[in-house]
Amino acid sequence: MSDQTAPVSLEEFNHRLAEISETMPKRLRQCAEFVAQNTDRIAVSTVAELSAGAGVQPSAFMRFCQLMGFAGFSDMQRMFRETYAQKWPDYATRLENLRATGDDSPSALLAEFVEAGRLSLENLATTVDLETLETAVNVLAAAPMIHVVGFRRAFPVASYLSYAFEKMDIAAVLHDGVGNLNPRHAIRNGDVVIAITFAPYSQETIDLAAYAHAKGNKVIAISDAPSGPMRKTDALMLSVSEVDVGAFRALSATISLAIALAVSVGAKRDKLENGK
Amino acid sequence: MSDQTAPVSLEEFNHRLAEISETMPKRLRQCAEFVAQNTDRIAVSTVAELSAGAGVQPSAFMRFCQLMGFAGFSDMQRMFRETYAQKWPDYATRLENLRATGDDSPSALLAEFVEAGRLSLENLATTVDLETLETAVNVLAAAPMIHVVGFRRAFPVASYLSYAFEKMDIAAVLHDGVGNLNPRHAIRNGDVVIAITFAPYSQETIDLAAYAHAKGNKVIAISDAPSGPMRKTDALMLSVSEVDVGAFRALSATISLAIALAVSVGAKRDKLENGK
DNA sequence: GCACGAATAGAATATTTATTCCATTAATGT
DNA sequence: ACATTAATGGAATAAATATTCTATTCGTGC
Repeated sequence: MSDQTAPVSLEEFNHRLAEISETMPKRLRQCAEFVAQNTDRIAVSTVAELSAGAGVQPSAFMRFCQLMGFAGFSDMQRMFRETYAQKWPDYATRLENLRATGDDSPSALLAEFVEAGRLSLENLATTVDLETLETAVNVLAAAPMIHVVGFRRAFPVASYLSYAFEKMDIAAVLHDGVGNLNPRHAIRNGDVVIAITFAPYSQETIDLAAYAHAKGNKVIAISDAPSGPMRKTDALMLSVSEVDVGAFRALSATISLAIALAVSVGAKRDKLENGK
Repeated sequence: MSDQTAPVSLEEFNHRLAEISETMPKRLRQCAEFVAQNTDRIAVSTVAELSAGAGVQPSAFMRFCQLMGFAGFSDMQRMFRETYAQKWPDYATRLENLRATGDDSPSALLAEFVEAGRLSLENLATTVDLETLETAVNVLAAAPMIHVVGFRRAFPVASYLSYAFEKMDIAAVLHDGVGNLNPRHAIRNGDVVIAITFAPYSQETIDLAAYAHAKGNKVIAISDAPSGPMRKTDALMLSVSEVDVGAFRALSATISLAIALAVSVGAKRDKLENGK
């Protein structure tokens, strides 16, 4: 059997995994991928659980372990159990450790952003206007084309929305301002605009929303306060408040809202099509 | 049998342990003491190992588990394994239920994304490699120019990083692929590349990273598994695993890591300048 | 010192979990 | 298209591990 010396550390393990996963047959590669993504579970799971997670038979997982250079699963698991102790502390403890390392050290900052993100998410869950969200989904599901606009801080959200729509084969355009071409005339009857902007609100976004509104198109706004300048465009307003860390925000809540919106639209469209 | 409700969290467990260990007979107290000191080993050890560690017979350890309110050792171990694994297995079944009941209402989906985001953030806090993060910050703080690249799902992260750098007056270029211009020759000596990519890894990102590496530039990778294709570029690897909701991810953890990285670099630069 | 109940050790058993084996299927080269 | 080899799935087997049971020991009150 391939008794290359078995990896004895996580680094060696990962290295070897990367090295050979290229040349593995299908099922074995499934194992490799699942393991790469769930390395932490190896220490506490059974072959049955892991192989199920990877979508293969236990025997396939077994062969994977051997290809990695171990005698079998137990042998591989032993390695992970030995290095387990360090990763053990739970979230609360770990966060404290991160914070304790000094004020503007990277880890302290990360801790802040993680905590801010969690708070923002909790806040989102309790404050979001479900009725508006539902309406927005219906409107978007019926739209022949969706236009997404958002600049500066809102741009990542806009681009992720566009990515999600594309992945679900939904017609959507990202108005990204490249070359200042401003293709506003691409907005046709019935199209819907998703405008994303936060204080200080960027003029281009407001302008596009206003333009669409004037033409009689529906506008959905994602913003940080229900009373922003989007008010005038009569938009369906989805407001999200993010917790700041200094001058920056982590966008966790906004992106979560956006992706939930997109996936809901996809689900709704499926339903409409199958219903016909 | 003593069927007090079994502890379901670490806090409850510790509480109960403190409560009853006073009144235990000798051997059982040995168990209690050993467990208090080695709580982290419970998830990855056998009764035989633990009882040997405590200096008692397996059957004694068994009785200890029952006194703690569990049905047996396996039952107790399950609790520890679950809290360690971040309840991710739990989460997978929950998603299946969601799909089974056909509940893809916007509010249910949003709730899922919020929950997934929270889990991802917690996971980030407990798994991030602080040493690598610190090194990455130092490398970036010293770079004359930072190149950021990331496509498709990684693009929102890349663009947010660029936004943050710009806001802090740090020289950075976003390689966004507009017009397929591919300005790889803008990478000069000493410049650093931040490459962001997730499975399925996009070739353009890998290529740019490889190009930079070949030229002798340092590469920092943000990816979803420590073994991806970036391994070959000798990159400083920051790996983040996000919890999926169906085929989508909320990016909460990745964006949080990215922004923490950017702000840390900004802080470090300030310090360097003022130090002069 | 004796009787009684609680506590314990150790072996016996039940259960779970890993591992191997082989028939079947897919891939590869001729 | 055929032969040959590699890969796979699933059931059978082996090993490890948890759990229970019982005889024995230990401690306590009388």
